[in-house]
Amino acid sequence: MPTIVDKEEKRRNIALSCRELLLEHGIKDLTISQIAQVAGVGKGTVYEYFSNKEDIVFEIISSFIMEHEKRLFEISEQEMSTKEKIYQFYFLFFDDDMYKKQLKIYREFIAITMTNPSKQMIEFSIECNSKIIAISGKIIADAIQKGELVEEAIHMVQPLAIFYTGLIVEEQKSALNAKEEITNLLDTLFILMEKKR
Amino acid sequence: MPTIVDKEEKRRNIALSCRELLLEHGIKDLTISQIAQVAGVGKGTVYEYFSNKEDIVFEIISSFIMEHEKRLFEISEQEMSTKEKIYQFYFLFFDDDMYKKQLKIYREFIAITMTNPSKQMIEFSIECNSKIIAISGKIIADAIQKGELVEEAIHMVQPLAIFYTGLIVEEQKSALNAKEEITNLLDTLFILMEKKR
Amino acid sequence: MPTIVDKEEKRRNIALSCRELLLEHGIKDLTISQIAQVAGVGKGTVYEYFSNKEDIVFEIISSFIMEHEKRLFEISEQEMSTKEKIYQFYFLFFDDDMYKKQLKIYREFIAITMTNPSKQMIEFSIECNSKIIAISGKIIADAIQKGELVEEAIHMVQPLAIFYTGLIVEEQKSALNAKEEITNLLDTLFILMEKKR
Amino acid sequence: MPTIVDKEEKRRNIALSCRELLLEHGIKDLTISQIAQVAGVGKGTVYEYFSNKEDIVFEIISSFIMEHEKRLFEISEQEMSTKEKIYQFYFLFFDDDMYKKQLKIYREFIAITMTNPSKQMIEFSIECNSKIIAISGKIIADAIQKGELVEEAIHMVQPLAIFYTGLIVEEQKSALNAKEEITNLLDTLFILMEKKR
DNA sequence: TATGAATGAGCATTCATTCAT
DNA sequence: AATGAATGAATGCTCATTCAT
Repeated sequence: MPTIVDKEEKRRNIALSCRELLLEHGIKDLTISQIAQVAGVGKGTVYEYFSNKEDIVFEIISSFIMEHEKRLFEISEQEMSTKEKIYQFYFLFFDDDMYKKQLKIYREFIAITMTNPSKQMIEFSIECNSKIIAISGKIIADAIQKGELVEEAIHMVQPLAIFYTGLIVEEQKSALNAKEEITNLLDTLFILMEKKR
Repeated sequence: MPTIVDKEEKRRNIALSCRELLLEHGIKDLTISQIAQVAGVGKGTVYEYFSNKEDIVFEIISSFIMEHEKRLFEISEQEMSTKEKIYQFYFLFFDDDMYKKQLKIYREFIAITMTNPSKQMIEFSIECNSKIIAISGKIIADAIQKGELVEEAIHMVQPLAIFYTGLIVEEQKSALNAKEEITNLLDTLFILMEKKR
Repeated sequence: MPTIVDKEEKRRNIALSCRELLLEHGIKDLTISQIAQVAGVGKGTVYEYFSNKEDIVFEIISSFIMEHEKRLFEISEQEMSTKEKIYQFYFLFFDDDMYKKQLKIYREFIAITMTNPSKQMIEFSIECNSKIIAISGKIIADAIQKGELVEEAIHMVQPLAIFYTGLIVEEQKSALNAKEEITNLLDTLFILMEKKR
Repeated sequence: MPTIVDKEEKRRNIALSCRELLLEHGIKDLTISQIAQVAGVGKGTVYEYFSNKEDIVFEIISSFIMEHEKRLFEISEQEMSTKEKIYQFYFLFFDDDMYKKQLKIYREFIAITMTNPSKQMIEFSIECNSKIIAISGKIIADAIQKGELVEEAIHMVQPLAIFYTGLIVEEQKSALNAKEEITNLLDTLFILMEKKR
């Protein structure tokens, strides 16, 4: 009786075993050969579980995003002021050194999506964004309900997400400091958006 | 004695003759051979006036940026309400079909800068941004002085530029409509920033 | 499971199939395309077995050297007078028309090593020399032991090898005849080195 | 009345002004543009005085050789033992740090001659050698006449020149020390060649 | 006599993907 | 199910030399 392997699990295992590899080499310099070697399988086998290189890179980045999302959610659930939550929310990617490498990969992913926009990539990218928007939207909506922010604040959720993308892109140029920019924007917005009582 | 050519002018001419070529092929698929052919010179001649492929691509994109900047400046000088100016300012790149192709090239340029951040590229990129910020900053500053906007509005100039970058990146995904996003953001900001009298 | 090939053997086969090609074109004008075509494989395949062009050229030259070395060794083992052996030993490369082409390639190799001295090349070059020295050293040592040559003769082994290199370089200028020069040197040395009884 | 320039003199001046340039860059990386610039003339002008790049490089190397030759001649004329003279003669190129750079250029010249043996180059190369042989021949001949060396010694002059070329080639590999090799060879030869009285 | 603008040939190398076994 | 051997397209850049002025 042949060993029945759980396709889904093996797929995940291969991807997981290559997280560090991706962080080290970046997307472009990651080769299928390396992946196969680190995962301890043949190159052909990789293609049994992933349709192409993009596919496996997605899987790995996806695992980063999921982690990130989880942390973001935790922030949104913590006991702290709305203001505090929002600052922490947007700081997360830039504050924690641990995420610096992941951000670098994510930035590379954005760049690739910009020049080779496969349907697959775009969908994945949209999905990532939606999650960010959902969580930050929740925080803002709560604040509005509590009467801490004016109702118009809800319209800032999507712009903030777009700003966030812009920040990821521009931050690399070192002409600006991400955390300062976030602070500047949020400080200003709070002055404008806080409900006068 | 040989004819002395105006190096600066010939450089510009070669670049100008390749604008369409760049718009058609994009940065990556533009070859030096094509450039030389279209410019009507030898490949070696191209390298007399440009140090490498990047250099000539910069020059062409630069000519796009300068035009764009000029249009932006014209908008800032027009006789119209501050609000109108700002909307037109941010619409420009997305409103006019003529700029769609240029935007595509600029997006590709951003993507390349993200993955191969040569000093040259980054500086060029920062310079482009500065110009946008300078002009939009002027519009906002005027509005504040006229008492149309609250003083905090000036802190929104840089965030708006970053938002703009984000918009250029995200717009391509077709999950959002750039003009709608701009409208949404500006509408909301104006409600928040307009001085109550 | 795919066919497992003997990497070492295939490597040798590719190199062997290109011996004539190298002799015809020389190192500089040998292209990877030609190699792949003559070897009957794709260009990429060549790079599966060799890390770069240098690598394959080494392999081929190495095969020439090994042959040469073998012949030299045979000479050293033959039944003939020490004098005869030594003359034949140094004549070999210049005497046999068959080796003319190989010498030309080897000369080109030396020239390349002189201007682009990669560690790899230098080591290979040193190794080649060592072999020559080992064999000729053996012949001389035997002659000394038999009392045919004075003891000082052993110190001539290394100088003779250096002289040999010089001869390979100078011979090409056609201002001198390699065999005559060898005869001249050896004749003189034998007069000086032969043990007076 | 137009300025009559001494063609020969201007030619020499251009060459002389580029000695340092050649020592710094080496033959291959020396460009006509650099030469023209350093000499303070136009590129076309360089070709008025030299037929090609080889030609000017010859001229410069020639000036090095002439200097070297002069030093060698001085050694041959000095008041010292024949033995001493010969050691100094062969040491000169390797002993003096000042000549290290020149030797490097000369080595490069040899390498180029080996792969692109233009008639011009070969002739020049032969000429260089002749000079060395003439001077060393003189020293040896004198010694023979004085009865210091056996008559056969005269046959070692040409071999020594070839050995010298070999040494220049091999020395670079750093597998041997030029001065040690010279000492070894000369020591041995003197034992063999000195006239027993 | 002096000049400098114009030229153009030529080649190594990588790696995702396939498919025969 | 697993594998790994084979593949091949595609492009920037240099610099000696010429010759019109």
